[in-house]
Amino acid sequence: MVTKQLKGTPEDADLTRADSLAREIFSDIANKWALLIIDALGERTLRFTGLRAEVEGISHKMLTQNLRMLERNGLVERTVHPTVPPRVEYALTEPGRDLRKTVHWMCDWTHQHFHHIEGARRRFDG
Amino acid sequence: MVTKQLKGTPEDADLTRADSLAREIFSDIANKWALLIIDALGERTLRFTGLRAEVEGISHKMLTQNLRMLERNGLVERTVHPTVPPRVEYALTEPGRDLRKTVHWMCDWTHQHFHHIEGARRRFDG
DNA sequence: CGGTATCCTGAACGATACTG
DNA sequence: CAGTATCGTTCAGGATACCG
Repeated sequence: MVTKQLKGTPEDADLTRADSLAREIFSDIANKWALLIIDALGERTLRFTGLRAEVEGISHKMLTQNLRMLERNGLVERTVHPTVPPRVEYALTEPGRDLRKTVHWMCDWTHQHFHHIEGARRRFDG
Repeated sequence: MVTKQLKGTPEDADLTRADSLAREIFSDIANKWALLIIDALGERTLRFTGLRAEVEGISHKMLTQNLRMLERNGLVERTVHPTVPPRVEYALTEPGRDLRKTVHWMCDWTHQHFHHIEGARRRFDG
């Protein structure tokens, strides 16, 4: 679980470390842009500009920031072709593709409960 | 899919509406606090204060805000007992519990790829 | 083309105080 | 106890400009 912090007895040292790392990764990944980027990449290899076109509404800055973060966490692989002008390609790693399934489950969930959500909103707003 | 916007021919009107709603819901839910709250609630019914204790590090304000949002989207049910002092209970709805599975998949994913991630980070940071 | 750096604005957030 | 409101700060994030 991510929510609960274990108490720090020496024996738990590894567990707490794992736990806090899990929490850290969770905070990294559980954000709109990161998940949209992962979804957009899919099985393809995309260049920076192409990727930006795929992720509706993302800014240059947010894209670079999130790509660095995803690369750091080993979700995205970045390949630089030292040509002029430079050609940089992004693709999901195996764990990245794996996580992408989760994103899809979230999308499925949205569509599945579409009416429930619409109804709840109408009731709440009115 | 959530990333791509359909072009607005009249026939697609419902689809684009559904799509933009999906995107909206996605933006609502794909955030750290919302997911942590959903995870923390689990199968239980919790009161405001209890819930706050469960979600490590969340502020009073963030908790209320996110709870309102989750209620609005029909993920959380809020029950007020008109006593003094008031007793307000929160629980996941069926769609909410359903989405919670997704959160767990994300957690599982984290643990599964733990070493990969740690390695990637070391390589990236050094 | 892709990336970094700088600046600037508005939103997110925390702290605090007040109400039923 | 739970919730709203207000204020002040911090920080995310957009715009712009410049480098490889």
